[in-house]
Amino acid sequence: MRPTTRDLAKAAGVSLATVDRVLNGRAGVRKKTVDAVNDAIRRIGFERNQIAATLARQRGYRFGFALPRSGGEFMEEILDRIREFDKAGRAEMVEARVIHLDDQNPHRAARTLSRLSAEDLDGLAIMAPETPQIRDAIQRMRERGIQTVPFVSNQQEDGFVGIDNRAAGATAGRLMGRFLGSVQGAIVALTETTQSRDSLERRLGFDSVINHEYPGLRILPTLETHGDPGRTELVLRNVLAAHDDIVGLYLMGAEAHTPIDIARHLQATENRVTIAHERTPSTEAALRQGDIAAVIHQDPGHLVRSAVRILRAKCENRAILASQERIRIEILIAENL
Amino acid sequence: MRPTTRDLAKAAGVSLATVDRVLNGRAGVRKKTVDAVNDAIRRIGFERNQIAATLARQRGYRFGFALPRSGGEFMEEILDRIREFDKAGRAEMVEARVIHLDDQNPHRAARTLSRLSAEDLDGLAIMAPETPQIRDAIQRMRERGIQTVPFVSNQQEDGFVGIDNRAAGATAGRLMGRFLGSVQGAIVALTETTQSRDSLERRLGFDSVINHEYPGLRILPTLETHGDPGRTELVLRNVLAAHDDIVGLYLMGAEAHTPIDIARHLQATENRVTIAHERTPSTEAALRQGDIAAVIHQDPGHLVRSAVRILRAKCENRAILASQERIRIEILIAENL
DNA sequence: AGGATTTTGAGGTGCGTGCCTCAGAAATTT
DNA sequence: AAATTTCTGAGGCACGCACCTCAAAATCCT
Repeated sequence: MRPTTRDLAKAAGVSLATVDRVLNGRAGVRKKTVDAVNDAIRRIGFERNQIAATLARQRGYRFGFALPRSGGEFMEEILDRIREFDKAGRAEMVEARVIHLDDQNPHRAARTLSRLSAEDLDGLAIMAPETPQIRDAIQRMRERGIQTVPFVSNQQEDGFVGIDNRAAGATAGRLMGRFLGSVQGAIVALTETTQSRDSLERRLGFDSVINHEYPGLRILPTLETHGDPGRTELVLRNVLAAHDDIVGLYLMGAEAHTPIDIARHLQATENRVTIAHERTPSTEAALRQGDIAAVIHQDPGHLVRSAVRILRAKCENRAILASQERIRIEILIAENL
Repeated sequence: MRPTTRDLAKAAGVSLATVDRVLNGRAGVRKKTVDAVNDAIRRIGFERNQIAATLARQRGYRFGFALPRSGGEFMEEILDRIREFDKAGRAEMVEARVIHLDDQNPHRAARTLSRLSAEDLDGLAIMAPETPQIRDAIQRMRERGIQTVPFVSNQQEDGFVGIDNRAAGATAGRLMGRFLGSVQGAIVALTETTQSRDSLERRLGFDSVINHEYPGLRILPTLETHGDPGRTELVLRNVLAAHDDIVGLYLMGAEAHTPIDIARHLQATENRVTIAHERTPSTEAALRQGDIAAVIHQDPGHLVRSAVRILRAKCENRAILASQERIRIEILIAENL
């Protein structure tokens, strides 16, 4: 039988009340006594029964995902997974909800965050740009006792939930190189905005592989769509007209829907190797039809569950299983969808 | 607040005792009453609080993994994940242990299974060949009230935990074709034994892609190693001597360690495309060194956790999140390790 | 209708922990 | 030494459910 708090109290030579005070970090216990309890914990191998603990706490866990209001297909996938998790989690007394942040106005986003209280939230996974206001708001949330973890969009902290975008870019680069084989020519790189750290890092990784290992390939300057179909069509038309040796397309942004549609319409993918990011209905269909060769993906379900596990571990002051929380850079082709 | 059994009793117009009888499938309740309770469950949206239930049950969950005693590096990975899970699961009152099966003697394996009692096991994930004895033993286990799920090695049931090996073979085939580009020639396919369903299916998938879409490539008859280094070296030497146009190697078995070592020693991988299965220390090192081009992988941690989730859902008579339980066919290259 | 049988209700206990109160003990200060 | 202040112990209630007992009610059979 596993040792209980009762056993622990006996082993430490203190009462249940004191054990409770130490375990839950309440004030008013002499250091000597705290040490004695911690000693006993190690000695008898006590481990708090989380099942009983959550039941007794009355209140399970309530986690939030702070996400930009506007999102494309990939964001929809994430939202679906959050809802799915919330539904399945109710039996285990964990809830997950979405908190929309204004992605145009960091100031308002920060205010939204600062309104969150520890009363109705135990932890928050945050996808937001790194402005000073937001950084401050997050810091204050922490001080209020809300656990946080950066989500998908890179905040370069450790404990970040998401893929290493540099490695993802390198993966795309390697596939591009191998798929092209001995073919030589130019590669178009397209993204929504070069301002985002994600795009930057992907491009860095992509470049490092292509430039070092495939001297017959050269990557053109990154084109920006700003999420606008008109502009996407314009820049694609221009680049196709300007270069007659384009052999590959690298769609770096998270929202490949529009670029794929337009590229197909312009017949830009024919006889070229196209690689995109994130599995969505659009990229999946394009893979099946052979319009694109591969998709670099991060599993949204895994992202969501991982974020929750990390937040929960923080709440319970536990360690996490690092191996389980490393988000894989997945390579998808038509055959392993 | 979520409805409790008390609310359910009131809504159904019965007592707590009857609610308990219905919820836990105990005998001695009229069909009419059972229906009334189930009706009320749907009406008020009752959902059993699993936290409280497991606590009250006293005994958490005890799951087992029935695995062959002899295993290579990939099996070691799985064992590590099981141990890891067991350690982390204790706080949630779930245990996981390994039950070794004699893989040479199905009769003894069946006996091992038949000795397991529902007293000390709630569910079992089984990796075993499909012999009549074992099939019977599994059937009897089920009748004794132990939940089961086929594990990794294909038992072609639904609810099977593992990848679709035909698709995995097709994935390998597509990568082989794309990586070779316009290169033409012969491909060596190597496995431990062609008797295993896994190998068969992988070969089928591999063939279907290569034969239909890469007419310049031809796949040689599958070579068998029987797990023996000497034999591996022999068949590899022979095939290399017999054909001067070998451009690719497909290592279909789960144990790529020996084949990779020997292929490297024979310089068989140089200027050829090699694809193997399962990430292990060996295949990982070979990827980094460029000896092999890609690894088709299934995540052992995911396999273990998925098996446990499925078994648990069966124990609790719940539905599972299918999306979460589909084991992905992962493609690994040096850049996304 | 009567007895035998099946079905239901009322109530209790316990799981391991969180959280609360209050009195008494121990350490510290005056 | 007395008066504070700081720690500690004993105890109880609660969480939502499983599991148990025993008697009462409903249904069945002859």
